[in-house]
Amino acid sequence: MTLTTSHSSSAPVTADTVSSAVSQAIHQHRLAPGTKLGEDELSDIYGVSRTIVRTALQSLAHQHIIEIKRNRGAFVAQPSLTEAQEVFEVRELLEPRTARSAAQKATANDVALLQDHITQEHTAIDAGDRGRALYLSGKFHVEIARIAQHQTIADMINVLVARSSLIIALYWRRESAICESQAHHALINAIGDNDAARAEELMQSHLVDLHSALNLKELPAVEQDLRTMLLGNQGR
Amino acid sequence: MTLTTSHSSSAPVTADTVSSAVSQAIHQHRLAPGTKLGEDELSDIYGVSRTIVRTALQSLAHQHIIEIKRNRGAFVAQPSLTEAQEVFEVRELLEPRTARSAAQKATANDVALLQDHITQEHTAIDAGDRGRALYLSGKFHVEIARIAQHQTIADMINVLVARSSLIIALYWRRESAICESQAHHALINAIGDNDAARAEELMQSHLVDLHSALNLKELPAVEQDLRTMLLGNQGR
DNA sequence: GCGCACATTATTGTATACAATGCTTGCCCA
DNA sequence: TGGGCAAGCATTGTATACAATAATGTGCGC
Repeated sequence: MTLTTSHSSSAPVTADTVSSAVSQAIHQHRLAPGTKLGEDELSDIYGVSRTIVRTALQSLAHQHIIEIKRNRGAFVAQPSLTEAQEVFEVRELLEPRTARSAAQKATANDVALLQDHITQEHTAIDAGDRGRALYLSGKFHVEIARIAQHQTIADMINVLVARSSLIIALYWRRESAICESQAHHALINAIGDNDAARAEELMQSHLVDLHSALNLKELPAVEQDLRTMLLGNQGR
Repeated sequence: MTLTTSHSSSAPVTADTVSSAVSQAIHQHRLAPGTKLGEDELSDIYGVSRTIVRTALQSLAHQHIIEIKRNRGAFVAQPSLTEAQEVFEVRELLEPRTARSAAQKATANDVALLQDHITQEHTAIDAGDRGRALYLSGKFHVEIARIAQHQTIADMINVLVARSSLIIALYWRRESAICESQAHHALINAIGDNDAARAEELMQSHLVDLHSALNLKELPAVEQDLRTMLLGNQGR
């Protein structure tokens, strides 16, 4: 729920600084869907004028991570059921082929980077930092697109992953366990072996798994609002 | 090359107004890749402050339609060879399936709308308004995504189509004829018949056709710059 | 005449002031 | 007591003023 200023360094605070800080906070579930992002509040936190903050917010709105309601302000997005379905459908269209391509192009160095990624993920889990683990597991997918050397898809997946994080915040089923790192591990192996077909298939089933771990049957908007109101940004 | 203010109506000019006006001008090849978009210039044209113009430009930059160089200004984007390849690869991943879905869901009314689209396209061609014809043929693809009732994909295709327009401006081969409307006509028929498999296949080959009508072998950035400089926005 | 340094100018980046909108609160009246 | 209306307040939208940067032009020295 807090927006840490994190690194103190003397680098000038740009719109991108603010934008990625907020994005990361949302991604890590430190900001719940529906939370109001006041402009004055943000400019205080980051020590810049509202001009910069507004630029950052517009950028996030373009990624569907927040929603800007005219004369009302910016709020962390609350993806609808339909939108949630759509996001995963698009991911299922883009990512398997991308994983295939990554498997074809991956170098030993790339694989090492992915391994490192998983390691960090485990570290975060052990430290009980569930938010950071979620963030890293998302970045894993972006990293694969980078290995596939496809900037356009990488950008798209970056956004889709962030949106997925919001979807998970809203629709994740309590019952379903987090068996993610297994799937990621299998993917690394396939990519390391340059086994394109297997990588594609694994990514496909991984996404289907994720998709089915969501409760996308109902949970109307009203109830969402009520819940966030009652639990005050940190429930769930 | 000119940015017409078009409709005079008394509606207030918002960032979206400016954004879509510029977007449409680019889409119609009235603004060539590389053209500088000065902030003062635009605020004069549309009678709003630079604040609004900047918001509009940021929006266009997010869509990769223009490029904002820090302290230098905004320029109509010049997609690289790699980017051009990537854009069409993504379209080939997204659009065939979307066409399939559209064929499954299309109503008689939808088909009529598509027909109307084609008619307008022909009218534009007959009137010699090549720019408008290009614009309409792009919107045709967006319309199919709308029929498929997939907002997320529709948004993506909208952007990809605009980027494609820039790619066409830079890489279109003089030799290749414009046999587009035939492909679109065939697609309408498949969709009207609710023939999902055929629609998917037709869209696939249509995109491959488009892709192969581009000269994506070479044509280095330097030459592009020089050319636009020397020919002043209307060559090619 | 050529090239480099410096002054000038034009344009973008940022902050702030003001306007407009919507929300809240408290009052009035039924 | 409860609903509705109005005034005040908080917040966002827009315009403008100022600062910083890059582009341009000028003059000097070689």
